[in-house]
Amino acid sequence: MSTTENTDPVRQLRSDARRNRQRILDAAVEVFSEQGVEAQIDDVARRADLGVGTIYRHFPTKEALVTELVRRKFRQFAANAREALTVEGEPFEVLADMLRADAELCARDASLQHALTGAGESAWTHAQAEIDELSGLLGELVGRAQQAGAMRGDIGVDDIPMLMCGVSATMTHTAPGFDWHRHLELVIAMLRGDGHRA
Amino acid sequence: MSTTENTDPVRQLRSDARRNRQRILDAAVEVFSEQGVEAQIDDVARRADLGVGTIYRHFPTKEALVTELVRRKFRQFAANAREALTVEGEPFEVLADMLRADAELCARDASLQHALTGAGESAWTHAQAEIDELSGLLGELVGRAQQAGAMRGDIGVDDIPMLMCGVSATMTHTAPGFDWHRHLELVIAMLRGDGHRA
Amino acid sequence: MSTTENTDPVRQLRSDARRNRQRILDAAVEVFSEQGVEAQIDDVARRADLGVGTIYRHFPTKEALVTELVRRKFRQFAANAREALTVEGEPFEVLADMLRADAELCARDASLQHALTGAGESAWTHAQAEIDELSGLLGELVGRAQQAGAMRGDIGVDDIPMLMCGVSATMTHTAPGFDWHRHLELVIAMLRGDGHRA
Amino acid sequence: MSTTENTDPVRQLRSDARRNRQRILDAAVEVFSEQGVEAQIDDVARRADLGVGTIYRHFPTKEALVTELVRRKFRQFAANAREALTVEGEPFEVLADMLRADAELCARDASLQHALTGAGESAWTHAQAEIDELSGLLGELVGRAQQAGAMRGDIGVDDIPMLMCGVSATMTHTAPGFDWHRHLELVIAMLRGDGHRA
DNA sequence: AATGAATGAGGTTTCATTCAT
DNA sequence: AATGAATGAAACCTCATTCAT
Repeated sequence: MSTTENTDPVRQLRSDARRNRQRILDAAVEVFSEQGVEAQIDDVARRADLGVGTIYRHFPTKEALVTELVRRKFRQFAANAREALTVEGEPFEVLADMLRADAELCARDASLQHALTGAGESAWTHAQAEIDELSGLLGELVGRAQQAGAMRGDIGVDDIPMLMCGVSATMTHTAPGFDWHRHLELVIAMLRGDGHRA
Repeated sequence: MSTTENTDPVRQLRSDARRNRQRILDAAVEVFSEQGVEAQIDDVARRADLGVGTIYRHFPTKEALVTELVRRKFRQFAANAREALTVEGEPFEVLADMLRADAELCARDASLQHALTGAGESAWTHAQAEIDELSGLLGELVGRAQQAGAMRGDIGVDDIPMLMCGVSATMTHTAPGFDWHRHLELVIAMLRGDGHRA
Repeated sequence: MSTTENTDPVRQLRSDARRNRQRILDAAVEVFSEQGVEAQIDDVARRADLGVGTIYRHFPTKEALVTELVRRKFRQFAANAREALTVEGEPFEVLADMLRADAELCARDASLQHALTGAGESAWTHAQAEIDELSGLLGELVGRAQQAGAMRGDIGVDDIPMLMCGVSATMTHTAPGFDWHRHLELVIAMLRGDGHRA
Repeated sequence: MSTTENTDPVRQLRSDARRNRQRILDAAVEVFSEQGVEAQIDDVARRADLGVGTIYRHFPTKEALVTELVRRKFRQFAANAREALTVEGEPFEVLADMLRADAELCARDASLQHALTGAGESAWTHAQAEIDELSGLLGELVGRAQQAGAMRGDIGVDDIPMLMCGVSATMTHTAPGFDWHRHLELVIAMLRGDGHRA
């Protein structure tokens, strides 16, 4: 049909269907943020100003909808990472700034984050492709920082998501004294390995 | 009647009731660990080999049961802290060992941890008394370590639960490369402030 | 055993048991008045400051307890009637005053009346003996009034409970304009047959 | 869209929904008549050959369903009254015939009447609009009868429901000698004021 | 393609009654 | 005889999903 072969199923949707898909996703973000994943599909439909049936046409299952939200989040992380790769500057600071951006992204709707955390395991396993994509980009960024000698050499790529997962846990628990900015800076300092003795 | 007046309401229960209360709690731990907090009260009852009604006699609400579980966890942390206070040794290592013990405790039933994390906010706010108790003990331990010059001076008491909350988030997410032992040791090293530049 | 053969089972109870029985009945009146017959046996027990088991020792069933309350009410009506039979005076006025006394009795705890009305049919059928007793006394009073020519001759004994049942229905419905005093006086005037044309 | 704008929410339902609403109401009448208001919603659903969920879609609460039944009854009374207003004839007899029709209506399912009587107070307070409507019509009928000199002048509009409430109480109590036809005729005679002395 | 009414398994909680202490 | 803990069959209501319109 077109010169650029269209394999992305979303692109193939009729324009109104594509618009509806977007409305559903946006509504889902709002509703799950406000009420957690326990929110009903009917509420999402009402917010999107669509019938439930329409939601089920786009997402066969409530879980599929939640999964898509998780995927979107990882795609945003990946976008952040891709952008960081284009930034000129001291490699570790570029990485650190990206982590700050990621954290902001989570914090912007910490309640969605909280909601997604509470989603079934499977929502996460189905986002594997997006996670792998992110991993690759992260590897590149970490590599650059370590080669520049600005970052602890014993930190692996997987450590980053693990530590960030911890930071994000801080956001979703409203306990006195919890401050994710502080948590994040402690983590960044640790990554930098301030005076870390090999 | 006795010299030590018994004000603890649990102690005042008839012996059979006290035993059943324990069975309910134990069964709840098992069932929630296996199925998450979404598990049904009926399942807890079946596991405890008791009627549902008995559960509702002891805990007026499903949430009340979950809350009690949260409380118990904090009481265990407090017990760990109290024990640490009696240990002779280098203060920071004492603290670090206690954190390791706490983490082990969480890991032993990470799935319960996961379940409790997903519990309604209120389960946590109702455990305030237990949390405060823990805070006090933690303050003492941190103070000793810092006075001994073995720990970063800019770490506050509240940072400990915040960071441990992150470690525990690592346990409940089964992502590739996630390893809570590693996360914990990174945190401990950071607390020690290995060569931290003031 | 004793000179006066004791056939009444209540009389044969040990004095403390008899006191408990009374406390249960009193508590039941209070609780059912406040909450309707839907009130729980546990509430009655709590009010009586007794265990549920004790209630079940005296009344095999919740319904049996309610039935006893109905019986008591009829016994009180019978007492009113018996007293009326001893009063000197214009026979119809004596009857009318008794009806006023009966109505007062119901009104004093209209809410109990309401509660009992909502009780299962059987509570009433089991009070047959008391109802019959009342009927006999009522017959005598009506007879006297009619022989004195002061009351409509075509009114039968059964009409009295039927009409009073209507008056009492007025008490238990709190509708605007409902006034049982008025209802009762309309009924009494009708019974007198003010200028009723044969 | 049409000249007569349709504001009645029931009319706006899809045709199948409207039919189901009717089936629910009909089934509820049957089931509550047979078993009292204690009957389960599941039974109503089974009788209507619908899922429970459908009932809850139409009536958010069991009480809401019962309330609607009460409302319907008052609307039927109002319909009777409206019809009576069109009848040519001696005004008091027109009123009396309407009362007879009302009573028949109650008697046709006295058990429903009984059931509704036992419903929570709120079912009645929520029918206020319907009650007011009825009151207005009743006022007109009573006015006509009194102006014609065929009815006691000291009877107020509110007396009618009060007395009829009494008649209906007769229906729902199956006591020997209770006969609502007789109760009603006694009431009608009283209203006519057969030779009542001012 | 869109709608939203219908479905019904399943969840939490209540409460009359029994029974071990 | 008294107690109150335990029981478990319901009762009410929810909500992911299907399907007729």
